[in-house]
Amino acid sequence: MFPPLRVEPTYRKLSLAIETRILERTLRDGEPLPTEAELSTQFGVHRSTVREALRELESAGLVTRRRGTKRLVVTRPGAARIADTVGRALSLEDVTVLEVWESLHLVAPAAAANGARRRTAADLAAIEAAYQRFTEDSADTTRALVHMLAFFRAVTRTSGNRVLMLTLEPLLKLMEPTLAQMVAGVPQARTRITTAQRRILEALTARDTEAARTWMSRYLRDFRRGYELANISLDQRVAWRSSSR
Amino acid sequence: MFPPLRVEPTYRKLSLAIETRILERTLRDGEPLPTEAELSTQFGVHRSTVREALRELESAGLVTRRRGTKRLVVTRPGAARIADTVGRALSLEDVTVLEVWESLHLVAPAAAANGARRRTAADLAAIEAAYQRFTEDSADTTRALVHMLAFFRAVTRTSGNRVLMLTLEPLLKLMEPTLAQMVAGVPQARTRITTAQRRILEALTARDTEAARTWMSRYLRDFRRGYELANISLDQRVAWRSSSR
DNA sequence: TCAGGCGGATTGTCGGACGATAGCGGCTTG
DNA sequence: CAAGCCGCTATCGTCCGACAATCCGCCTGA
Repeated sequence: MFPPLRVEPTYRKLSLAIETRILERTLRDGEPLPTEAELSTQFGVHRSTVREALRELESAGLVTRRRGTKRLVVTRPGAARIADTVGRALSLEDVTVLEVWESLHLVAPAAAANGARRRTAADLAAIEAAYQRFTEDSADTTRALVHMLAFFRAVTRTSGNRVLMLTLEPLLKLMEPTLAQMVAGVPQARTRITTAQRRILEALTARDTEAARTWMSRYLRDFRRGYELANISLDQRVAWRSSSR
Repeated sequence: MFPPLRVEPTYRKLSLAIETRILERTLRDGEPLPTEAELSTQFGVHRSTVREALRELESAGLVTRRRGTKRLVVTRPGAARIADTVGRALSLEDVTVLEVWESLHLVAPAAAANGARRRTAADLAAIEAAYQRFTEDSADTTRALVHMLAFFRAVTRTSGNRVLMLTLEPLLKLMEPTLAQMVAGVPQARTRITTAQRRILEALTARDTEAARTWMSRYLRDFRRGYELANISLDQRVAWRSSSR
């Protein structure tokens, strides 16, 4: 009995070959890819085939085209790209708002606690900036949301853990629509958010691990309470609109 | 001043159109995609263009080809696909083993605690099966690893939170190589793993939230200790080999 | 030295072709 | 009548070649 041998089509072999070069840093971040014609002669395949391989890499976020430019350059798939992929997957799994909230409630307080230990002055400045922007510019729901998310990101960044940041991003994106609904529908939400954010900021400033954890946790619990007040069901599936990018 | 208008190439418009259909469930999981020729006439574009769009969707995991089959079928990007994407990204970010361990140490105990509340008999059976397999078949490091990861997945599944499962997967994949090194290099590792797994299982059986959290936490701390014993640096970057798929 | 213009290089899309093979239906055989 | 074999056709994988749009770099002139 022989194992079923897989014959990968050429375009996949190609994209894999290039991907490998990127992962092993032979092709480095920011470097331009060879032109299609060049790849085509180097690999000895037709340009159409090369282009199919390039589409795979492009979709994976390993190569991108800078705005208004022609050449593809090697890139690392950033948080936005990951959020896109994960968000789409979760949405297709019919994941509920509750599940996302739970995960956020699990990650963010721990990240804050971690951050209370490691935070630098620069971290604090970033958080404070986000906090300030929220207090000053939260009349418009959309903008308020932007600043809220920025606050989350800034706090998570203090943990110095990029895995957490990458993990957080899709959760925030998925919460965004219902969160906006909540902020728009609950009059006292803004005040409570401001308070919680200030407390978190203070805890981080004081390097108070437990306070940071507690206040972040309360902050998130407040979201949940706001959902109830605004009559938003936690059992609804998360929404996802494919970003054009 | 006008906003810089971006003209998306046809292949992107195409893939976006199809993606939208999939996300809105007009095209459902398992359904075969129309043939390339059909798409080509429906959209009024050349087949090459269609194929480029299909490569994007394929790379995103939204369509796949079942082994030895011709037609593409609509699929949901599963945990493996996500793990692949996230793992690649994290590896390119030069994320360290420490960061991954930290994240795991943050997610898994909470998942276990959650699971202690919700676990069903079937959940327990699955965990026990993984536990059994580890005790009986851990001589070979590779197989031991498989069973360890299965244990993690089974425990996380009890939380009933698919976001956690999706989050966990890349972390496990990234830990795997160093974990294997550790298990192979530390003689007493297997015993300690067995003990911890049994304690976790017991805690879940007893619906003891705190015990589940604690033991999972200890379990993971033990990993870290094992790393030290085996002289594995936590500051090394995680490895990633692109899976062929 | 810098602005502007010109030509070549590169991408996006197209028309078409052809071999390989998966899938299907019909035919044969027990 | 069921099961298995066989050949046809549809569909995919890859290729050839072409052409317009446009980005980029170079060259020229003020």
